[in-house]
Amino acid sequence: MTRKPLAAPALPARRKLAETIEDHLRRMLSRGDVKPGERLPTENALAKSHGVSRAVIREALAGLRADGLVVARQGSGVFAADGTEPPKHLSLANFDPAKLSSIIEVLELRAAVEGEAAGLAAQRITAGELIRLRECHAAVAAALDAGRSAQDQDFALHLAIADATHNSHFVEFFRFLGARTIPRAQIISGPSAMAPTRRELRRFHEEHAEIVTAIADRDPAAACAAMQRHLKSSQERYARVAESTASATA
Amino acid sequence: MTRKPLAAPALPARRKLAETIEDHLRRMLSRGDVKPGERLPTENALAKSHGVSRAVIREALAGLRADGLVVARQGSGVFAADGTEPPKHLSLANFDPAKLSSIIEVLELRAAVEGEAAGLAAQRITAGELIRLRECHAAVAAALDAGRSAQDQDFALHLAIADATHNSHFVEFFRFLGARTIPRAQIISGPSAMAPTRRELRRFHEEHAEIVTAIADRDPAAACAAMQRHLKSSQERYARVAESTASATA
DNA sequence: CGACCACAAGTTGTCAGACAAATCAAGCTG
DNA sequence: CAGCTTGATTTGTCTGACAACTTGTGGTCG
Repeated sequence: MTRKPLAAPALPARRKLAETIEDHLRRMLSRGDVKPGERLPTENALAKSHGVSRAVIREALAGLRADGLVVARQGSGVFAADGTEPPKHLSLANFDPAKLSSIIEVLELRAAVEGEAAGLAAQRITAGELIRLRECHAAVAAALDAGRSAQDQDFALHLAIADATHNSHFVEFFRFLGARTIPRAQIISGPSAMAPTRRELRRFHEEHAEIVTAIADRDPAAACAAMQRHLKSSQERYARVAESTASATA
Repeated sequence: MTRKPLAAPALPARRKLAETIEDHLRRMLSRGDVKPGERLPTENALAKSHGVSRAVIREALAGLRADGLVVARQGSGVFAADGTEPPKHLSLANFDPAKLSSIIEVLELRAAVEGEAAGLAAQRITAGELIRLRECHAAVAAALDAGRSAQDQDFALHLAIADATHNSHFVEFFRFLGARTIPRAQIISGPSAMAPTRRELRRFHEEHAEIVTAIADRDPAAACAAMQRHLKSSQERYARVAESTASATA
C-alpha cells in the first residue's frame, strides 16, 4: 500500500515544461516586454503560442503569482504586477555573499535587529529559555575548546535569543539573515591567513558571555549594547579581511 | 443594483480554493505536521480529502514549490523541503494584518531596524539627502494641516531616512515592513472612534521633528532614541485600539 | 440625448477523466 | 545472490467542458 518515505538526493532530471515557460515569462516581465499594469496574453493564447496545454500555462502563472509578479483577475485577465503593491517577500536583491562589503552591510542590519532582540529577551526570557541559552553558550565554548568550528552552535545561540523575544518575527528574520553571514565566515576566509587567532576566539567568547549575563540580569540596555558590540566586532573583522585581501591583490 | 461592490470587508471576496489549500498546507508544514524530508499525501489523496479537484491541489503545490517549501519528484511524490537550506525569501509566515497583536509585533521589528537606521543616517547623511528629508517632513505637516491622510508622506519620510544609511538593505527592509504597518492604520480603525485626535497628530509631528533634528545635528544616539520613541508610541496607539475593541466586542 | 439595463463575448477558476513518464517494491530467473 | 521484469503508484501533461466573473455593446426608456 503506502510506501515508506525515503530521503533522497535531487537530480536535475528533465526540466519541467511549466518551469521553462515560467522562466520565459519572467524574462518577458523583467525585460519590460509587458509593462506593469498591462495585461498578459490570455492563458489560451499562451498555451497555443507555446505549444502546451493550458494546465502548464496555469502552473507557470501560479509560480509567478506566488512571487507577486503578476495578479490574476477572474473574468478580466492576468496583469503584470503594479510596482506600487508592497513586495510580498523580502529577498535582499543586491546581496552578493562573495563581496565582503555586502556582508558588512548585512551585519549592520543584524546588529540593529539583534541588538533590540537581546534587549527584549532580557525583559521577557523565561527560566526555561534562560537554561537553554546557557546551554548554547556552553556548546559554543566546548566547540571552540575542541578546536572545531562553532558555526552551528553560534547560530543556535543567536536563535535562542531571538526566541526569547516571544515575537516570532524576530526568529524568522534571524533565520533569514543569520544564514547569510555566519556560515560564510570560513568559506570567505579562504587562505589560512584569515583563520581566527586564539585571541580573537577568546574575545568572541567573552562577547557572548557579556550578552548572556546581561540577559540573565534582565538588563535590556546592557544586553542590547553587548550584542551590538559583538556584531560590530564581527564587522571589523570582516573589514580587516577586506583590507588585507585588497592590498594582497593590488 | 450593484451587487458586488458593497459590504464584505469581512467577507474577503471569494477566496480562491487553491489559496485556501495552500495556506492550509503551509500551516501543516510550519507546524511540523509533515517533517522535512517526509512525503506529503499524494495529490489524489489531498484532492479527495479537501473535496476539490486535482488541478486545485496542483496549483496550491505550485505555490509552495515556488517558495521552496516542497519539492516534487515525478513518480515518487511531493516531499517537504529539507530545512537545511536557508530560506531564499523572508515572508513573515504568521503575519495576520487583521490582528493588532501581529501589527504590534511587526512594529517592534521596525523599531529595531529603523532606530538603528536613524542612528546611521545621523552619521552618514549628505547635505542633499538632508534637504530631501526636510522636504518630506514638511510634506507630512502640510498633509496633516490640510486634514488629509499623511500615510504616503510618512512612508516617504521613513524611506528617506533608510536611504541616508547608504545601506541598501535598510531600504529594502523598510519597503518590505513599512508597507505592512503604515497603510493599515485607517483600515483597521474602522469605526470613527479611532480617528486620531488633534493632540495625537500634534504629537506625531513632534516626534518626527525630533528625529529630523537629531539627524541634522549628527547625533546618532539621539536619532536612534527619537525614532524608537516614535514607533513605540505607534505601538501604544495600536495597543489602545486593541483594548477598546476588545472591551467593545466583549 | 442621456442614463440605465440586459445580454453576449471573453477570461480566469474549477472540474473530470485520461494517458505518458518516472519511480519503486516485489517477484522471477539465471 | 545479482540482475532483470513487471506491475502498482505517483507526478507531469493533455483534452474538453462548465461555472464564475468582467467588460463592452447595444437597446430601451425617460
